[in-house]
Amino acid sequence: MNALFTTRPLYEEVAERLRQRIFNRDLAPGAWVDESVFTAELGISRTPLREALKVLATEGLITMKPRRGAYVTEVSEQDLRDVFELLALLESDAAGVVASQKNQQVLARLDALHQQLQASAQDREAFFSVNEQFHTLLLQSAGNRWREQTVGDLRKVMKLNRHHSLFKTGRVEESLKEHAAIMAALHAGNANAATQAMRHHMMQGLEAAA
Amino acid sequence: MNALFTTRPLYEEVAERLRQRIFNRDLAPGAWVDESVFTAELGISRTPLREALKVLATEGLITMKPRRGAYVTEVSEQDLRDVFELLALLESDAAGVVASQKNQQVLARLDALHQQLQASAQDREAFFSVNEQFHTLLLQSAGNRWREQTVGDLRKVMKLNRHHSLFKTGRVEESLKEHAAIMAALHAGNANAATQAMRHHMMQGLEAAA
DNA sequence: ATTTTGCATTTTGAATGCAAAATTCAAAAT
DNA sequence: ATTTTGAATTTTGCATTCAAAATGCAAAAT
Repeated sequence: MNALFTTRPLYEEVAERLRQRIFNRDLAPGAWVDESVFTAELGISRTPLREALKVLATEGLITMKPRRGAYVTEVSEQDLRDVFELLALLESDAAGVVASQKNQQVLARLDALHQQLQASAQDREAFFSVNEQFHTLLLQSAGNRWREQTVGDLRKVMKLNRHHSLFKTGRVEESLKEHAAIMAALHAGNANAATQAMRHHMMQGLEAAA
Repeated sequence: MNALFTTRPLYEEVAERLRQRIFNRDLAPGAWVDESVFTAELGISRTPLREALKVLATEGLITMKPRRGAYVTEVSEQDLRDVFELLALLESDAAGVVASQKNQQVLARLDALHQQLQASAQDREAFFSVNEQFHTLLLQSAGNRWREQTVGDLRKVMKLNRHHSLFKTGRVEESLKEHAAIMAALHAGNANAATQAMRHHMMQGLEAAA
């Protein structure tokens, strides 16, 4: 039944599948994770499932109530704003770091993605994807694996309510301009400008507070 | 053996004890966590221990090698600097937030701790403790539970290498002055000044890069 | 009719057992 | 002497089993 070269531990596989189902809203926030249902569904025993649940709990995706079971974390709009605030802080700072580095190879790769972004202005899917690649590459280039880990975890929490009315839509044009401003600051090696440009970019994507 | 009303799940208890042993260097970085040894020592079975290990792994304290077992994470000096950089960023920003709030109750409590800090300038232990309380209260006052969680996790990683080679010592006088500057900015409601003062304070505590 | 009490069922928490993979160590071959 | 191979041991990964706690429901008492 299993793949022959199952290089990954089973609990990681299970954790990943649970993440997917949570992000797809197949498991809605507040939903109870019935152990017996999932073990039957995945054809595994409870042990790896419970290990996976504990991993997801420390990631913030699952809330465990002692003797009551595991529930998909419910995040309030305030939670989302709080998380986004941290993401903006961390990514803005990362932009400043990359600007200081003045690494031409990195800048070239960011330029390439920036151009791809412009090219895919019509295709919403592609735009989203390339945009994410851009942010990810910038983050990686800042060279702080702890920041990458932190941002990764926070993004997972954001994903819990992606379809929420927290983000503006249809601002492709503005977004491209903001990206251009970021690239300009990076090329100029101006850390402060890059930080500000990224902060501005991220904050623009957010709807005004309720 | 166990307390009669053991309200906490066992794996949490185990996780906490492992954290203590790691922070006490009883378990040195790189050390292998022999499951059978610990289950025997704690008088428990492998299941809760393994669950605890997975929690610690996502916290960054334990590194799990598939089919090889669990090891206490080894952090390089660069890792520590990276983590500290994030802590400085997050706590500085928190100071800015608190300054904007202009919450007199919070400021009064911070003032009280600041005075306690001055009073315990001779007692190294007390100074350390009060200083930590100050930073913790400031963080809580910023009112972003995700930041608290993140800072908490990062601080755990910092604790992995308590050998103070990274930090300057015997700068109680300077530290007090910096704290005073932070308080002044907070009282002035000047977010930018508070952020800068906190950043300066934290960076001063760090030795120059190798 | 409503509340309370006790039993049955469900579900979580922990322990044990079993199989597969990795390490170790010794013996044999080059 | 060095390397290689293979069996024995150790250790991890997962499944199963057992125990304890919580929930739900029904019956009895007020």
